[in-house]
Amino acid sequence: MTEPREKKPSRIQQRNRGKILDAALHVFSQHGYRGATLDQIAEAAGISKPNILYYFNGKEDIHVTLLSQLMETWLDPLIDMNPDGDPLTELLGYVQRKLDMSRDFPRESRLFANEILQGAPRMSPHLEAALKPLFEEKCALIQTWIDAGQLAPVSPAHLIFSIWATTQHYADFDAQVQVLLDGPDYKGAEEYLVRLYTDVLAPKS
Amino acid sequence: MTEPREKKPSRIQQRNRGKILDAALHVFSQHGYRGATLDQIAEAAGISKPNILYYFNGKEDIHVTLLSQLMETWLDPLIDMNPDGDPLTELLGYVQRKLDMSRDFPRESRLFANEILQGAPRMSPHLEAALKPLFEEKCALIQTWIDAGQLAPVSPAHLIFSIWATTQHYADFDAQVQVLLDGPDYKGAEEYLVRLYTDVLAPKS
DNA sequence: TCAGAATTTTACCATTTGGTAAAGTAACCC
DNA sequence: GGGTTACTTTACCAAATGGTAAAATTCTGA
Repeated sequence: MTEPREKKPSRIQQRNRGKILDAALHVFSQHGYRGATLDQIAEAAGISKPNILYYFNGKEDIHVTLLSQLMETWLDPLIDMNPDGDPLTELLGYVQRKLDMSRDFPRESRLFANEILQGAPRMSPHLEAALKPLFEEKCALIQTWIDAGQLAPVSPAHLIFSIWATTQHYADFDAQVQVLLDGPDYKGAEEYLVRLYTDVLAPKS
Repeated sequence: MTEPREKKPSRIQQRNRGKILDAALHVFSQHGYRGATLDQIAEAAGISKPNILYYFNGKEDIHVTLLSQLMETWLDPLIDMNPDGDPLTELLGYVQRKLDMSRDFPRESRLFANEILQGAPRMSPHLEAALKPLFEEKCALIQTWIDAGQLAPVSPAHLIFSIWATTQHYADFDAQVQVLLDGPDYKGAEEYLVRLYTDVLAPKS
């Protein structure tokens, strides 16, 4: 066994693996998988390259570990959408949580965006296995709300896409937003998005 | 002068530069700047690597050329928004043109997304010089429409962001959309987005 | 305290990558 | 046709990159 993490990870293991993953998140989210180098990650983590390879089986192993961890964080806000709550409140809450994540975890958002942009080569299994069932479940839920007349009739799938797009935009396209607004404006974004989704979702007459 | 394109480009020049740029668009849009290699571009173009370096000064030169060309294409739909037209019609037309571009030029969209995602290192001058003035002009235009009571009062800047985000999503996150919808659905996207922006922009009472 | 396990460092290596020099081939113009 | 210019190929190279072997060091529990 050259694998040090078969059994219980020691204190040192946890600390160093954590440092490496944090550094890798930083580098991968900025340059994408192929653009990131182990040397960059090593320097950002303050750990030598061979030492990094003591904790992970290789570059890809680090990336995959990161993506797996990310998937959970990523799905949480959607999972939290409560079937028994008020539909409009639940959807606006989801928008709010996604926007908060863009503000608080922009690196995670960009890591994800990078992976999807490049065709999700290391993530499509996860998308199929974890995201898709949840997506379909929530689409069905939204459809029942629509059928019950509690929401205006719009395509649940495209509604979710637009929520993802509009909220993640502030993390993924931050460089552009910075240039155009001379700084971030999450307050303005929140106000606008609440308005946008309230208007389209409120049932008409 | 080792630069062959100082004067009028010959037929061969135009053809080969075109082939190289097309191949480079393909590769850069898929892997990002640092993830793309000259060998990949050479193979995709059907031109040997040294020959590519006869036409361009280096990898960065190709990338910059591509981004400059792209900027024009990219701004066109926004430029076409007519101050003298009907506000809602103009904005919905803009949404439509952007969505068409996502469908017809997904590689261009992803090239742009890659560059912004990585902090726009080679593009922020262009953003400042070309995009920002246009953005501010159109924000002002939308504001006059709002002030005239022809549109509901929403932040013009965030409105434009959301139009970008929702339309480009279908090109940039295509891999995800494919998984979740089992194929593209530009028809559904169009219908949804028209609805979304009609509802938020129509002046109330 | 001390043997064995866990961790870290040093010294490498093979491949890939952006790029160049120079010789060869094709095109053009008189 | 021949000289000049434009283009293409061949043969390289230095640096960067992912990864390894093995020695050296630090930790840990009996």
